[in-house]
Amino acid sequence: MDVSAKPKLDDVARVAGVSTATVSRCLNEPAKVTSKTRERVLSAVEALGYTPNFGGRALASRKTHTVGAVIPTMENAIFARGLQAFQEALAEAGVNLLVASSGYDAEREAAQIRALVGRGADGILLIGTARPEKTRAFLKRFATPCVIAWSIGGPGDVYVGFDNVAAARAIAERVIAFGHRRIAMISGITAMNDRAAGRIAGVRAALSEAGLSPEGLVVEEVRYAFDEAGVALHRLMAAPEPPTAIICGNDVLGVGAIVAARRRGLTVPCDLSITGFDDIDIAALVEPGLTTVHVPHRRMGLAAAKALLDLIEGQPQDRHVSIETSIIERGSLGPAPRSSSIGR
Amino acid sequence: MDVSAKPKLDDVARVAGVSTATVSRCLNEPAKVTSKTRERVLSAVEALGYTPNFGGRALASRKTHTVGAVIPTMENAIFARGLQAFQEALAEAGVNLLVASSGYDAEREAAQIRALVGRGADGILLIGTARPEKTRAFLKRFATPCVIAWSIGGPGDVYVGFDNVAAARAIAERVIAFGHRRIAMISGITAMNDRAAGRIAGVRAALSEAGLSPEGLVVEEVRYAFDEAGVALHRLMAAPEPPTAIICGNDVLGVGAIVAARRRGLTVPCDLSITGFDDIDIAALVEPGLTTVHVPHRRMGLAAAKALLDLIEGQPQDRHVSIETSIIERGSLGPAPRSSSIGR
DNA sequence: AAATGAAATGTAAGCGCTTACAAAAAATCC
DNA sequence: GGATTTTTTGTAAGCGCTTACATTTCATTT
Repeated sequence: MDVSAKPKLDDVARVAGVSTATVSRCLNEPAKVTSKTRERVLSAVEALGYTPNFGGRALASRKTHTVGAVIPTMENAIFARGLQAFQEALAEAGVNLLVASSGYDAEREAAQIRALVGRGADGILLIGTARPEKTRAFLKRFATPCVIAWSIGGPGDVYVGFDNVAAARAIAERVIAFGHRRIAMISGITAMNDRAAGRIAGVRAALSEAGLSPEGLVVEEVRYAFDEAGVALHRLMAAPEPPTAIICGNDVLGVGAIVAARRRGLTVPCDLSITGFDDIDIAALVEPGLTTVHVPHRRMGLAAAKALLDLIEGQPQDRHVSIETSIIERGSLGPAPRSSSIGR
Repeated sequence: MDVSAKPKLDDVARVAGVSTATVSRCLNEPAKVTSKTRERVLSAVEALGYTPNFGGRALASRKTHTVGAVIPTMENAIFARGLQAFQEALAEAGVNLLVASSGYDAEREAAQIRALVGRGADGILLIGTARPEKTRAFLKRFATPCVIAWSIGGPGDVYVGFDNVAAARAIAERVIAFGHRRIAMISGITAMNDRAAGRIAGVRAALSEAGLSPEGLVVEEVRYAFDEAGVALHRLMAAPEPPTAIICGNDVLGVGAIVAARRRGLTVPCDLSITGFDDIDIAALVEPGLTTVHVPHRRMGLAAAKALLDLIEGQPQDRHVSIETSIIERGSLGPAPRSSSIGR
């Protein structure tokens, strides 16, 4: 026997002295096989170091026990915690996870979805709702089970998310309550990102409600990166009437802004208040701690996994899961300074 | 035509009025097909929304255009940058990446490797060298192309890594040069982690070389998490003769230690010096900046991808790539305090 | 002990694709 | 123009596995 060749089902069958069907059953539905033959087969499997070939199995059974997730980016920790929980819950159910990233690009997202479907993903996790009709149509056409996370989806969608508008509005209200009137935003890029857009809308809504002009809100759109936040902060503070509070679209931007403010000689929150969104690890590590919106990413990831698995099984379920967020006060948000001459 | 069913190669062939072989060639080796028929085929593909079935393809071609990576953890950023680069380089070559995590557990690593091989991964990336003989044997037996990263492997291995011992020794020498004599370490858990073990060995070597007792080095082994570093720091500083410098096994521990020190009322580096390892994002964000070993993760990831792809193609290549590290001074390492009464 | 039914096992037909080989068509040469 | 080479396309045999169905085995009943 050629030891270097991968053993196949046939080989196992021959060694165990049974048919291929029996070996297959032994591996997939052990109950349908006598304990005696099962033993023989399993020891043959062990002896040969047999590992079933995924392609063959997928082809024959039309099941891959694999789901895919297309996330915008792996570059920072935004999606890490939620995805980790998602993966853990899937693993529990014996399902594998394939992760792909789109770079916030609609074409790439579509391509990745196609690839995942081609790989036979039994279901797919997508982030947010912003995608072209074409992509939606593709998903619908092949009836691919699909769960949307991180956002509240439409009535036709299955989603496990949170209300970005309401959460942003809540933290903006908090900022306003601290007496801030000149408020600016450092946001993620809103193209193909409904979360970023929703958070801006939420802040505008809070301003409007407080009798402040929502159009007056200066928004810097940048990539989610520490240094980009710094550049944006410098631009904002160079204005003739710089803001006294900056609401950041997420914690990467928030932490970047805090660091940049400090390097600019500003004291947070005395001179300038800064808030974030997500409550990832580093929000608690910077000095001062970042006041932010806590998103229970793990809970969301677990719920998303459950929803997707149920959907694949065709079981009845909650098609709409809304996750509550909360505000964590850490110190980067404080009262508006009396004099507003800073930065002039 | 049933629109809900996934179109197959046959369907495309029928619509385009050619044979299945032509369609297949069109997709895989477009050069071998007239531009005229290629056009016809591609428009049929487009019209049907055809996506090749991965299982079928893998089965027939015995190639999956997929490689796997088993990394110890996805929970923190340690492997993120390198893996991202690895993935990008693979994508360039049209190869997909499957990521699995082992949680620093030998059994889980072995299981993940088997799963990846079963899925037909054309090759595998592993982190470090610490694994049982059984796992090695499995890899060797099925001649799975395999590259080791993050460490210097054995002569029989193909690796793209750096010398953890030398790098740790270098930064320890730097610490000693600053006058520190009471030095402690907060290390990752060394079981199944040759990088962590190597870094301790490097520090011991530097101590020894400087005429200090390597056995005297107090090492706290903890998981790579911010708060674990804090707990370890408190334990270290509670000793009758607390260290004046703490060398941390990586930046997660280093940053955690800086934050914990600050919360303990210690000024870094005046009261206590702290160093890290890796040079990830947050090392530059904490106050003071973390003095650390810079590891060119991206370069390592790219080189690892190249090595693995070459290995899969069977091309001659560098089997041993050694990546140079350097020390980045940021401020968390300073001269040893004159009086050493701190913490007593 | 023969008849009956249930449980265990075997047989063989694909799953959707690639690819060696054969056949046909087009391009080149004398 | 026919012979030869080159390029393009088609035919058909698997790749390794699952599973419907057929067959065998074995326990149970009469």
